[in-house]
Parts: sequence; C-alpha cells; structure tokens
Amino acid sequence: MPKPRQKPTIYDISRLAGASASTVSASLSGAWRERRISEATARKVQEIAAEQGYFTNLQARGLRRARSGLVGMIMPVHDNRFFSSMSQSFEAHARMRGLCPVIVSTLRDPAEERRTVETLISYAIESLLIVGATDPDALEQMCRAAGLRHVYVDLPGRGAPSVISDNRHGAEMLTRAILDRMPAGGDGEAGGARALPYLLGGDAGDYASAQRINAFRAVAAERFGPLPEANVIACGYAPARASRELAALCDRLGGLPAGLFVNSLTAFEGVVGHLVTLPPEAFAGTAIGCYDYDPFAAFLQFPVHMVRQNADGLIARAFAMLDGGEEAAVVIEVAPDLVAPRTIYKGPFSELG
Amino acid sequence: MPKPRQKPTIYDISRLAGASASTVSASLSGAWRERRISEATARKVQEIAAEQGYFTNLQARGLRRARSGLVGMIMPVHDNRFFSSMSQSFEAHARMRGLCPVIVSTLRDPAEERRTVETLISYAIESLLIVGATDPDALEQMCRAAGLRHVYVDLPGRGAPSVISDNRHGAEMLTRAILDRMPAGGDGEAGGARALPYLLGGDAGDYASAQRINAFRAVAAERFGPLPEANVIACGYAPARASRELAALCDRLGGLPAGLFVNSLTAFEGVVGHLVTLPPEAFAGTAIGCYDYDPFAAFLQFPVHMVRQNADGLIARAFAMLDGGEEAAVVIEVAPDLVAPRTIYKGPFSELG
DNA sequence: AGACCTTGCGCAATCGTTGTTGCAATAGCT
DNA sequence: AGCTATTGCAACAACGATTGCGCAAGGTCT
Repeated sequence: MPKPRQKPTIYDISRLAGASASTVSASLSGAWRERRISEATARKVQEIAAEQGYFTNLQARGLRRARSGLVGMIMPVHDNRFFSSMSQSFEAHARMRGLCPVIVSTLRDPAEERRTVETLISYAIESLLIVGATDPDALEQMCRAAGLRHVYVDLPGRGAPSVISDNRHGAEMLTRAILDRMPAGGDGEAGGARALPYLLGGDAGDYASAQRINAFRAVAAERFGPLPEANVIACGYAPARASRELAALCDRLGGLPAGLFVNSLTAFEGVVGHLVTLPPEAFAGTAIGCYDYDPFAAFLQFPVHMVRQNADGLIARAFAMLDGGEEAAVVIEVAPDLVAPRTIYKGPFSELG
Repeated sequence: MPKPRQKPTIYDISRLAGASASTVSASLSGAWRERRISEATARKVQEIAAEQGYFTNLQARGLRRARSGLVGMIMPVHDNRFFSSMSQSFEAHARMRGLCPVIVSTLRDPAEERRTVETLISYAIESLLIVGATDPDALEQMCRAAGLRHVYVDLPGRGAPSVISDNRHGAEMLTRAILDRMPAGGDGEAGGARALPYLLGGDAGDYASAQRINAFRAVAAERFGPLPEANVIACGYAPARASRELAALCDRLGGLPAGLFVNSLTAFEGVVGHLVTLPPEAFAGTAIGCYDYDPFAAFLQFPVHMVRQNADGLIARAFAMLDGGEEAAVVIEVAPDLVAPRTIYKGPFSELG
C-alpha cells in the first residue's frame, strides 16, 4: 500500500469516504452544520482526512473565496529592536484575527518596497501595514489600484491612515532630559560651542527625524536661543558614519559637547564605539540621550536617557484602524516613553539619575 | 468612467486587448517567447495591463502550477538579535531564489509550532526552515506527510538535515576565556565555592543548552575537577528569573562567583539588572561571559566576553541543504565567534582584554 | 501546384475548493 | 392517502491562471 507522494485532496478523501467532494469540503471546513451534513458523516470524513494526512489547500480556498487569509507588513529591516518588536505584536494581532502574518523587510530601498508590495498584493493579502516607508506615495498608488486596505506606521503616508510615534513629544522629553543634565557652564566660558547640545544621526529627509530635529531645536532654543545649523548632524543610520562624525566633531570642539542627542540606536552604536576610545573623564561632562531604546544601552558606563517607542501600541492602533474601516488619511500619534538611565555610573551627575 | 473596484484579471485584459486569455497570460508571465506570441502583441498586452493596474493572482498561479513561490521559516521569537538576524538572512536568500519569505514565530510553544507548520503547509510553501523547534518530532511527521522539504536550524531534528551552531566549541571557547580571566585564587582560600565558575540561564532540556553545559563542565573540570551540580543553574530565559537566581547565588556565596557563564542574552539582561545594584568593586573580581552577542552588551562597565553565533552562516548552509536536495538527517555545525570585550573598564583584569 | 514548415494565436481542460441548486428519501400533518 | 417540510447529500459551476494541442495563414521548397 504505497502512500501517495502527493498531498491528498478532497477528491481523494471523498473516494475513500464514499461521499462527494462538496460533502468532504463542508465536513473539513467546519461548515458541515449549516450545510446539513450529518454529524456522523462529518466525523467519518474528518477521521479519514486525518489518517490520510490531508491539508486544506489554502491557495485553492483563497482563490474560490477571494480572500487569502494573509495579512502583510513591510518594514525597513528585521534586525532592529524596534521593528522586531513590531513583528512580534503584528503576529499576535494577526493571530487573534485568524490571519497568517507575512512580514517582509525592504531595506529602506524604494524599489524593493514597490516590488514587495506588488508581490504581497499578488498573493491577495487582505490588509497591509506599511512601516517606515521611504516612498509612501508610490505604495499608495499600488494599494489604491488593488483596492487594498492599508495603514502607515512609524512614518506617515498620504491617502490612508497613519499611526506614528509622537516624535515631537518624545524628542522634547529627551532634549529636556539632556539639558537638565548638562553642566550649566557660563555662556562666556572657553569653548563656548561645546556648551551647546548637538544632535547626531538620522536622516533629515525622513519625517520622524525632521520632527525630532524640530523639537530638539525648539527646546534647545528656549535655553540657548536658536542653535546654529552645525549643531544638527543628520548623518544617517550607519554606526561607522556616526562614529566618524562624532570624532570629527570632537576634533572641532576640542572635546565632547555638553549635550548629545543621538537620533537612532544604530547611530548610538557608533557613538559608543567612539566614546570607548576616550578616557572616562572625557565624557564625564556630557549629557547623552538616545532616541530609541536598548536594554543594554541603558546600562553603559555613563548615564544615557533613552526614548522607548511603543511598538505594540503602534501596531495595536494600526489594526484598530483596519478593523474600524478607517479610510481617511488621519494621523494617530502614540506617545513614547522616556527611560531614565539605570547605569551604576557614579560620576559628577549621577545624583540626577 | 468608474474604475472597477475589483482587481482586473487576465480576462479583463484580454477583452481590452482583443486577445485571448492564454495570450494575455503568456504575455504577462514572461512566457510569450516560447509560446510564440509576437513581441508587438506581448508589448501591447503589457501596456494595457499596466494601465489597468493588473496584478497576477499568485494564488491562481500557485494552484495551477502546484507551487506557491513561498518559503517558510518558523522560529521562537522575532524580537531577539540572533533570530532577527536570521530573518534578515533568510529573506536575502529567499529573494535570491525568487521566493517570497514567510517568517512566523511560535513563541517556543509546541502547539503553536504545529498549528503554524500546518498553516504553512496549507499555503503550499515549497520549503521550510525550522529554527529552534521545541518539538521537532511532531513537525517532522507533518512535513513528511506533506512531502515538504525542510531543514532544522539551531536545534537539530531527526529525519531531515540540521544546521546548528557548534555549541560545544563555542561554549569551550567562552569557558576558557572566562577561566583565563578568573582570579587564580589559591584553592584553599576562604569562600572556596566562590572560586569556581557558574553557569546561569538556559534550559537544560534543550539541545543547545545541554551541549553548552557539557562543554562548560568539561573545560572547567580540566582546571577544577568535576564541578558540583549546583554550579549549573539552568533557570530558563526570562531576565527576571535570571536576576533572582543570581541574587540568590550571591547570597549563598557571600558575593559573586569568580566566573560566570551566562547562557543567553535574555538571561544576561537579568544578570546586568542585578549587577548594577551592586557596588562596582563587587564584580571587579568576576570574569563574565555570555553566550550570544549584543553590541551594547559588549560595552558594559565590566568586560564581557561574548559568543556571536553566525546567523547568516546557519541560514546559508540551510539553504544549501535545500538546494542540494539533501534529505538525510545529517548535522552540519557552524562555528560561532568569540568576541572579546570592548569595554573601557580599567579594573584589575583590563590588561587581559 | 502540392508538400511541408513556421508563425501567431485561440480553445478547452485543469489545479483544489466552495457556494448554489436540485433531488431523493424520510418525516410530519390533515 | 395525499401533501408539504425537512434532512442529507450529490452535481455543477465558478475562482484566475497555465498549458497541451490544434488550427489557420503565410512562406519555402521541389
């Protein structure tokens, strides 16, 4: 009795059960009650199916029912704490709705974004979460053509709801925390430029960074007046680049600035890479904050304020938009948290932690 | 001219182009050359399709062709550096093969694993990578019934190829690094138990932990003779639990042990959480290592040796197994790296870094 | 002119499942 | 007995794409 290499179909089962294919379908899809299949028949079919190792062909079902049971999410990268938390939440929410999550990263590449969305549309996903899109408008057009419900997350889009971090508020909190911990050096002191706070990392062209930069400038201006252009160094997300930029800044200033707002975890990785090359006293007079959170980064040998974005909150709200049938381009902002340093550092400012 | 709400099909296109559905199909699927469709016709069809916002229905194609174009991967969680790196590699390899990656986490829950694999089989994925399965045998049975090619990663399975970290080698390296940095206190000194290394975290029941524990014991035995049972505290992966266990251990020993092998990043998070409650001198005499890597954890205020597993290497080898058609239950081991501390810590042992 | 090949395309079956319709057989009622 | 409901199931037509096969028109060769 050679086992068939191919997966059995409802026809195989129907032959074995002496029932029609439609009876088998109803028995296995759970619709047997409303299709008036007797419990005995249904049970028998189910047993045979189990014996035969039957798996519903969801492609066929999807084709027939015109819904695939898939939900999609695209995001910049997987290997990032913030985004991978989103993946985790996304899955949980998808499961709650009986959908299969498909999460694809697009490496911040607009062409890859388009290709991926096209693929997902072709697989007939039922909704799409677009996280951190670099080119929302192109995606918008595709989703619209396909009649695909979608929500933007983390970076806003036009033409559909967006759920984003309240970057302005987060950056204000972080900037204030940094200013509060900055040495209140007299304005006229030597190295005046060092007394001002700097922002490092991120891409001024992206919405989130722009918001944070504005907030940073606004809060800093309350205390120092308008900051020079040079105090915002949006050098991207690469650790190595951030490291180099910081080194160059230190060269120019003759030391670290009194305040440093690092605009992403990856940039912060580069910052730390530079800081560890300095003697400890070099950064004792610097207040450091990072927009984004990492549990270990919160434990460095100097105090770091961090902003923890609410990944689950963002995803939950995004699903709520989908469930609620919201189509308008509303923008929901979700507040992040400010996480105080947990470091054991006992330097000059530790009493402020 | 009301745009159709539904997605157009090849039939819609065929009507508009004045061609048959099969011509449209061939023109759009790229098979027009071998089906002897003239270039002019193909081009015309393609233009109309683009105008109409046509998307191939991959469910229908998959049904007809009996292959879906999907590759699956299941893994314990997304929000973990090691696994999310795997996701990133998995995607890259899937893309190289023109396949759409579907990555689902199963939260180390055997039932969830089974449900997920069933779902993926039902979507007719073409191959499956099973990362860190808690119940490989159940999954093996399902894959076998469905005739699904699959490879185990990180934790080995029976009945199909496995690509795993060389945990034994990694743990040996890490243990040696810890021993080398342990204060070579005389055996007879006060608090003798503190002079021995401890292993904390992980689950002795899982294959990887078991391998590491064995290696740890073996290497430690070379120097100290067989270690007592109590020196291995496999208390799971939860940070809070690790924190509590470490606190309890310190209570028993009257301080930190001379060497500490932490068996996972999450456990290490808990360890750090406890260490920061101690005065710096408390851990100055302790050599710490962690199996798994985090760039920030490598920058703590005390030196930590870390083992960085080769996520991309594992995935690459797993795909090689699939490509090579390997069906036998071979076990491939991929060596991890030992990463030396980059911390700026200048305590008693810093010269060893 | 007839045989034969090439080019360009359409027809119809098919993939596995589902919802609709129809049809016996039994039950219930007067 | 005659008539209507109900039950339990089978037949069939989609869903959208692919593909083996065949056919007609035109070209080439003898």
